[in-house]
Amino acid sequence: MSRQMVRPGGRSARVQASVHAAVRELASEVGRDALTVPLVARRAGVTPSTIYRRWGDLQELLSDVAVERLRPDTAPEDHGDLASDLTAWAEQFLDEMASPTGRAYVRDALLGDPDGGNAGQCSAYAAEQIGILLARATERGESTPDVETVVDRVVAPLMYRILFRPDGLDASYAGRLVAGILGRDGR
Amino acid sequence: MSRQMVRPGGRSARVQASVHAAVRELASEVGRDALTVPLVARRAGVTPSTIYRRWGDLQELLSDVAVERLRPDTAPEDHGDLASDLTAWAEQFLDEMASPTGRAYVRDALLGDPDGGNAGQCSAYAAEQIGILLARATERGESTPDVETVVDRVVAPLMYRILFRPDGLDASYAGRLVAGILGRDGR
DNA sequence: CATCCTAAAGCCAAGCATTTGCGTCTACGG
DNA sequence: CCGTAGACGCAAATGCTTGGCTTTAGGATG
Repeated sequence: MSRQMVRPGGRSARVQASVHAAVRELASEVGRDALTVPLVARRAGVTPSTIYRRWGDLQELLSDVAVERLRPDTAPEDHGDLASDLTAWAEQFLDEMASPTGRAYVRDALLGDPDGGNAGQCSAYAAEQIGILLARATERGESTPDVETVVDRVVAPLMYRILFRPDGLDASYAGRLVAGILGRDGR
Repeated sequence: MSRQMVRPGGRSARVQASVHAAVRELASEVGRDALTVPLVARRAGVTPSTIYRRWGDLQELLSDVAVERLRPDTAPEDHGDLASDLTAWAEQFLDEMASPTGRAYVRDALLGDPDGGNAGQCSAYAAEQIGILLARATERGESTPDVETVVDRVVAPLMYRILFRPDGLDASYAGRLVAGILGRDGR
């Protein structure tokens, strides 16, 4: 799990917020690769040892920030039927994740993550969004595959190619994956 | 691409070999997390600045070593038909990659890989092995899906779950993925 | 409301890792 | 066999990381 299970108010919370903010600001000012713990600490108005103690190292801190930025801020749009919903969602997912900055976030999230909690969180975000789409479809009376199937057939191929083969990805690929799962059956 | 496109003989090659060997030895002696550049350099009989200049940092070096160890050393076994071949291959793949050390290698390969060349190499290894299985099946007269389909439907889900949801993976999951792709059609 | 208790932050210094400039050497090409 | 460019060793300077100890802020208790 993220280390951020601290007391929800008070100084700890302020420190965390200011450190996270410092990371985001500096990342856009000097570039992600130029970040260092002392640099972030200075901007956040905190001593480096505070960061080392709470996060362990720069990678774990970046991982936490990345997960935060990968959290969907809004429920997926409703397009009236499952095929359109899923296609639109997959295209947007690909769009966000395949961009250089998106890939950097995904990599950061995976990277500084000894116990796998942050990566699991990312996966849970996607599963949650898909769950919403499927629930909507069920309410409409459409027959739907289950979440795990959509993860295997849509999310996993997208993420695999984003991570391992960043070339030659476009929106039509996302569309084909969705068509493949809805075309014949739900399996 | 890997930085190892150096002059194929002579001192450069010797340095690379001895550094790679030092990483492997030390990783098994003191553990992967205890590796540092100076430590590796001493064991390799090289100065740290040589490693920094050639590889940039520890992560890129580990990435190179990881890719090397992820290269399949042998063609997949022949079980007589495509279903058995693919199932056996997928189970072995899962077994190797889902182990703690396998996951560490995959993560290292992805991690210290600015240009994506090393990750692409890993993916190419898997595709190559699958290509062999499919070519065999075609020779036997079986009808086969194409490599990209197998990557999407078998490799990607396995890798996605290894990276993002390390829990609850077992050999039967690999089997189900293969069954899903061969069951009805090749799509 | 005053007081205590504890987790978290600050501070400082020692220990390493990383970077960099410069001189030297070794492999490859003529 | 010689010239040259790339790669390595060396060492100094810089900056990151860690551990011990002290201080502070927040929550809990009476």
